[in-house]
Amino acid sequence: MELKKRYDAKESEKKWQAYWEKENVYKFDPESHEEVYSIDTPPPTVSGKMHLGHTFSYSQQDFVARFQRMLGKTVFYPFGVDDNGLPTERLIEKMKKVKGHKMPRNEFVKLCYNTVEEIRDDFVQDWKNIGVSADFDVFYSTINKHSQKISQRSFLEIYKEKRIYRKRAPFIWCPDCQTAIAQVEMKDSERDSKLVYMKFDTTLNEQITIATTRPELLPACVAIHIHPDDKRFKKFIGEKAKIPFSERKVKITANKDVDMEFGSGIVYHCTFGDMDDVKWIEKFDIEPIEILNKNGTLNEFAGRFKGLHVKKARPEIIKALEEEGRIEKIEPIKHVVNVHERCDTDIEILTTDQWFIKYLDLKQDFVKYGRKIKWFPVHMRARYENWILGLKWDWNISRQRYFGIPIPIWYCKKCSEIITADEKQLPVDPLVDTPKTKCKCGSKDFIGEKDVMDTWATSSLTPDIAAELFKDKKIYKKLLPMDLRPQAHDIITFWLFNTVVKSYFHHKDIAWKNVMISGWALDPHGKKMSKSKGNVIDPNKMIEKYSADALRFWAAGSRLGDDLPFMEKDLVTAQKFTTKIWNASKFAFMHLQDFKKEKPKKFEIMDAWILIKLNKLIKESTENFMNYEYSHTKLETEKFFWHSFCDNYLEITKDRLYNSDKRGKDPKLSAQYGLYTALLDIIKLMAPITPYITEELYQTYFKKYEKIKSIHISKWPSLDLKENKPAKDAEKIGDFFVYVLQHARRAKSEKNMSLKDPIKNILAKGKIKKTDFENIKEDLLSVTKAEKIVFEALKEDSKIDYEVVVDV
RNA sequence: GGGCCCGUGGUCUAGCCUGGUAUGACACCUCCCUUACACGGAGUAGAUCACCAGUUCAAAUCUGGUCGGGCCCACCA
Repeated sequence: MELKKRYDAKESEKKWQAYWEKENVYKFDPESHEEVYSIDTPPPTVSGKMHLGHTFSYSQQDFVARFQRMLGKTVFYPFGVDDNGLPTERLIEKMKKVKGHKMPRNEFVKLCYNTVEEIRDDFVQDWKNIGVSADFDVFYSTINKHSQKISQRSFLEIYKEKRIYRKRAPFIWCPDCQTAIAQVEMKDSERDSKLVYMKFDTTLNEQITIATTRPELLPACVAIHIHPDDKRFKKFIGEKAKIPFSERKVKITANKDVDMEFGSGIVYHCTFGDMDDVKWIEKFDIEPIEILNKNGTLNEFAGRFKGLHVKKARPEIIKALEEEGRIEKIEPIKHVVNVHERCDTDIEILTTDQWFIKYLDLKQDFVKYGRKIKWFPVHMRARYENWILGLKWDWNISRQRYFGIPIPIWYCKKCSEIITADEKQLPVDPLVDTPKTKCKCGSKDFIGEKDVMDTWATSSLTPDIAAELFKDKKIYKKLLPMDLRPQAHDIITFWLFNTVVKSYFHHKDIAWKNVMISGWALDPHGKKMSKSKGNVIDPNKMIEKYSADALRFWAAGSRLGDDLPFMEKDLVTAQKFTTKIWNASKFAFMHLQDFKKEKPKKFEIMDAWILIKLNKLIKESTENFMNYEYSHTKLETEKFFWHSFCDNYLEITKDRLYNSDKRGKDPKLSAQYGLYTALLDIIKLMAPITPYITEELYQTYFKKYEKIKSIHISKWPSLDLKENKPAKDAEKIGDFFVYVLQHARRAKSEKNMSLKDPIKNILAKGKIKKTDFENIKEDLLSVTKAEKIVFEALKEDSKIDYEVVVDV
């Protein structure tokens, strides 16, 4: 029952983590009759180790989960890992030093499966270490059979609604990963480049100059565009231009999309340099030239440049143009290009067969759904809507990769008919399995679809994947729509939006009632953390050096949605907090050894005072937590604990606790009651933030009275002050007390005296009754060490509330 | 170019919705080893709340604008 001199976080955190697991403290009970609070936990991408951004946002969501649990709700808090698709392939390739496309497909896929299994436990352990209170037995992986089945079923359902189509079309392509990617998977990257001014011959016997950053696409030039209002070049419209190094001539057309200010003011239209080129193909009904191979090399349309990678072809073509005297000038420029966010490779546009979900016509519905969800913080919804309104392409869900969930489709060898898998045979691998029926044409020969689905096509189903771990429909219904989707703001456009889309198709309902969006952990200068900048902080090292509680305490320091710079000194502050609460508890437990949780007949004023302040804190904290404002709870509880409770209240009660022979049993009991209640409630308020030390303190002393096996399933504090009957005006009287105490301390400090030194006299004036003063006089004398206190009551209409003169 | 967020003592931050000159931490300075804690305590100093204008008796707080920083999206062929 006694606490050790110092708190040992390392030992304690290990101990309670094991205890929670053994005692099933966070186990989801599907049979419970309590209200359910279901959480759509983000499955972290399996990528080796947890990073500080994870620590930050998972801590924040865990605050909420723990709070809801303490409200008495049955919390559904599953845990999954996202180990599906391209990011996993990249990880395995790096770990095992292999290349997916250089191995037999099934061997690579097997290697991925095995490796993912192998590293999973270690990976998940990081989340356990920071105290995430998920039920780790309610577990899924986005590549396991369960997820495959649901993901393929989703594909088939949407296919049946005629919202999935296959089309050969120009689309965003990553030549390094050799797969199509989605609009959302691109990011910007600034590159040094050259703006090359090339001279073309025309049918007007006059040359025109075209500026481009992509001269290597010259052989795929299909038209020249000039703004119809451009006086300089208007005369060329309707004429033709000759493509250098070939006999081909292309039309010069009028196009209002042309920016007359840029470059030479004339655009050469290649297939395909960017998405405008795709648009113009349709607009002007032009036949494209597909010049690129899937690996980014030029094909036979490039003539003498055939076989060169675009990067190599660029200088070669410039050189050749120079030799023909066709270069007017070359300007070095910086410009922004789209790259694949997974590998930083410049994207290309290639014409390939792809599967799409048709949803552009549903934009308004998605906006509507977004408005049915409660957003915390509310401004994050604007990002969601902004993204939807900017969408230009249907959702490309096929990837030309290996380790992913197969598209459950076959093609008839004879008549090319598309055969879908039967729901009963899911999950299915069309490269191994065959359809259950024969084709309409009678053929039994099929070719399985090689493409796999985009990872987001599966991770957008996490509410279903998690809920369907329970086969019972009744339970399933209790869980959906979920109460909460917690996540960081960077994937609003990916994961959040895609989940809304899937929920729209499958449930015609929102996926969750609330979303909470976390910010990012930044470096001390407010910059993003990234490996290339070398400013990455390893959370495990910080846990080792401080504690998981300290990291969580830090994570509770920013408002939901705000980014937070990481400064190690904040962990020092956090550690100070744990030390302080440890020491305060040491004091409290010492004086509570003979306490029987009895209420005193009458509360001393200062005990009533702390309870009233505590009650205000609890009310405020509960309200804030309801609105996901955990940072307020943390801030206010910390202040209350440190200043009201430790600096003042503990000092004030000492005389009654230590000297009960002199002061009497009841005044001591009153102090004990205040001490017990305030400390227990403080650790309960902090339990969601710092689960380990609060559990240690609870288990050491409070458990034997409270009878609940863990603080984390104990009831969130609520104080009934009426029942406790504090004296009228106790708050006002107590505030006066503290004011006098402050003055006494100040006077001593100014005279360089020790706080234990006695002082001669205090003259205290205040707007309280003489009889009330008599009730606090003894406490006040003992805590100030004053020999005498003279009190004068101030009139109610007096301009000042208090006045104190200290005579040392 | 479009959308959103932010701008408070040296640093980080509370307060802003629901107007009455400001919270706490770190750092600094002075003092105090007092029976929970020196991994502590007491105290001093330090902010015209980015700028301008408006509303108001009164603005960090509301309205409009300016400047600066950040994020997301679009985009230069």
